[in-house]
Amino acid sequence: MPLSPSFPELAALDLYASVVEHGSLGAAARAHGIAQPSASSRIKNLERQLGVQLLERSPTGSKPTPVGIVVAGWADAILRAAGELEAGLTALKAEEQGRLRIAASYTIAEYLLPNWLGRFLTDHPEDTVSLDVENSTAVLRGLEAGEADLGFIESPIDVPEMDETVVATDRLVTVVSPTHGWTRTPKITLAELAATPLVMREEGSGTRDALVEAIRDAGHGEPTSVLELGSTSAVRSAVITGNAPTVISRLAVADDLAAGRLVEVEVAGLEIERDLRAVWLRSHPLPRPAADLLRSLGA
Amino acid sequence: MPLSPSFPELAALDLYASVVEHGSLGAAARAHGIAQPSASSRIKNLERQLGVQLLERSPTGSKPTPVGIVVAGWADAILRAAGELEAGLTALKAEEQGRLRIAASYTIAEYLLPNWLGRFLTDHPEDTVSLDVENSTAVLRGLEAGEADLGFIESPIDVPEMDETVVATDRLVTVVSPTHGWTRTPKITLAELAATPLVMREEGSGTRDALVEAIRDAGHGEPTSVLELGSTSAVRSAVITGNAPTVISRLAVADDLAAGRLVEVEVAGLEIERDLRAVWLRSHPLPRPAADLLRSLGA
DNA sequence: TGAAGGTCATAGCTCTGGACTATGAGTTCA
DNA sequence: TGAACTCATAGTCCAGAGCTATGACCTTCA
Repeated sequence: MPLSPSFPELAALDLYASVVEHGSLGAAARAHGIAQPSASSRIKNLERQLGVQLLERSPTGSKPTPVGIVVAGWADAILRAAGELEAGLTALKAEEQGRLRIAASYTIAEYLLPNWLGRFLTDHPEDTVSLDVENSTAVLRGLEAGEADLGFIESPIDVPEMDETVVATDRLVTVVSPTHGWTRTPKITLAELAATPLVMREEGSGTRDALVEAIRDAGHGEPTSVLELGSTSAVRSAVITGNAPTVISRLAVADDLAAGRLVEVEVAGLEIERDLRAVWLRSHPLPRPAADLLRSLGA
Repeated sequence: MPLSPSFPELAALDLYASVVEHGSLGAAARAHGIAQPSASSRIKNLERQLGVQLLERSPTGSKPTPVGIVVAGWADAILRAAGELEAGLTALKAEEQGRLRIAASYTIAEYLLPNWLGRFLTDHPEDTVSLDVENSTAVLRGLEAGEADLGFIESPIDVPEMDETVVATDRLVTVVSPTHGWTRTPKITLAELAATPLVMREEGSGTRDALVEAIRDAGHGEPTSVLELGSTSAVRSAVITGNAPTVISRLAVADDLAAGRLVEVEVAGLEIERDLRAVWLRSHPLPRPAADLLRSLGA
C-alpha cells in the first residue's frame, strides 16, 4: 500500500531533524548548504503536509513543540533506515574498486552489513569498501579467485585453505501476529507446527528447505503452505497482517519482535541455528582493513 | 549529519517497492495514481541517483536485479518507518475527535503506539483514534476529566477508581558500542558502573532519576556523566559512535541491539524494570474500540 | 498469421514548487 | 545603541516532474 501522496519528503524530515539538533532554522540551513529562507519555507511546508505545528519559533531560535518531539523521534527512525541504505549502497556501488573487497550472502548483506560498514567507515574514513552480494558458493569462489578479501556466509565451510570466524548467529524462529492463539500457549509441538498451514517462501529457498528437512527428519511429513511468497519481506508483511504463522530468520524480524508486531512462539524440538561466518584465504595475510573490520565486530 | 543531497525521495522508493511487488512499472504507476511514463522516469531517476541498475525491464514486465533485491529490502525498512510516522501522526492530528481517545506517555507514544495503532486501524478501518502525548499525571487527569478513554503510562498507579492492565514491560539496560571493552567481560558490577562516566539525559529525566536512585541505594554514591544530552535519540547516537556506556530504556534501543549497533552489558544487581500499563476509569464501561485495542495487544 | 493486449521508452509541452537574494522586524547582549 | 543573532515575507527564476501521444517490442490466442 503506497504512502499517502502528501507524505513529506526525506529531505524535509532530514532538515527538521537538523533543526531539532541545532536549535535553529538558520543553523540547520547552513548544515544542509541551503539558504535560511529555503529552510524556513521547507519546514513550513512540512508542517502543512503533516498538519501539525512542529516548532516554537522565537527570535532566539526554534524548539520542537510536544508533538514535534514525538515526530522528531519517528523521523529519526526513518533517517536511520535511510542512512543504512546509503551506507550499504556506497559499498555496492564501489564494485571492484574498494580497498576492502567484501563478498556476502543476501541475509548478511541485507540485515547486518550496512551497520557494520557504517561503523567501520566512520572509524576509518580513509578506507573504501566494495560489496558483492552472492550466494555462499559464489562467495567462496570470489575469495579463491582473489576478487574479494573477505567473505561472509551462512553455512559452515569445508575448505582447508580457508580460515573462518563466527561473527554472529542466526536462528530460524516461529512467529505469529500478536492476536494469534499461539501467543497464549506455552509451547507448540513440532507435530502441531507441521499440521498447521504456514506462510512460506517459494520452493528452493534456503529457509524453506531447512524447515522442511527438520520436520521430515522428525517424522511429521511435509509442512503445508497457506501462501507462498517470493521475498522475505513479503512473508513478514503477510504474517503481521494475517493469521498464519511462519518460520523465518530471526534477523529479518528482530525489529518486529522488539516492537511487538510479531511474537515468537517456542516450538519444542525445533532448533535451527546457523552461525554466520567471516571467511578468508589462509594463504594471504588478512589485509589491514579486513582485520580492522573483524576487530570492530568483536571477532 | 545530513543525508547525501542526491539521496532519493521517499516517493521514489515507495514507487520502487510497488514495482517489485507488482512486477511491472505500469501496475505500480496505477497503484500510485500516476501515469506509466511518469513512473518510468521516476524509477530511471532513482537508478541515476543511486548509481545502480535496479530493474531488468522486459516487454513482459520488470524484475529487480540482484542489487535491486538488496536495495528493495533496505527501502522496505525505510518505508516501514515512514508508515509508523504516518500512523502515529494520524492519531496525533485527530486530537479530540477520534472515536477512541488515547492519552499516552512519551516512551509508549514514540516506540509502541504507532505499531499498535497501525494494526488496530487495519483491523478496524471504521474507527478513528486520537492521541495525546503527556506525562503520567496528565494522562490520569485526562481520564478523570473524561477527555480520554484509555491511558498508557509507565508507572504503577495508586488510584482506586481506575482499572489497569499490564500491556508490555520496559527495562533499563546498560549498553555500549560493540567495540567497547565491556563486551568481552562476563558481568560488570554495580560499583564499576557507578565509577564509569556515562552518557546521560539531562537532570530531571525519569530514566536518569531511576538510575541515580538505584546506584545511591546500593551505596555507590552518584554516577558521573561524560556527556549530557536532551533527547533519548541523541544519547543513542552518542553511545553508538562514542566509547562511553549509557543506561537507557530497552524499547529505545531494541533495534540497535538486534542489529548489533549496540551491545547489552549485564550489570550485577542492577535491575530496573517497569511495567507499561493501560489504565481506564472503572466507573465507565470500556468503550468497544478501547476493548478491541486491548484485545489486539493480547491483554 | 495477424490482431489484441500486455510491456516499456521517448518526445514535447505545461506549470508547479522550491531555491535564491534582498529586506525587515524582533530579541539579546555588550 | 549597534552588532549579531533569530525568523518571515516578497519577488524572481528555472529545473524538474507531471501529463498525453506515440511507437517498438513481445506474448497469447483465435
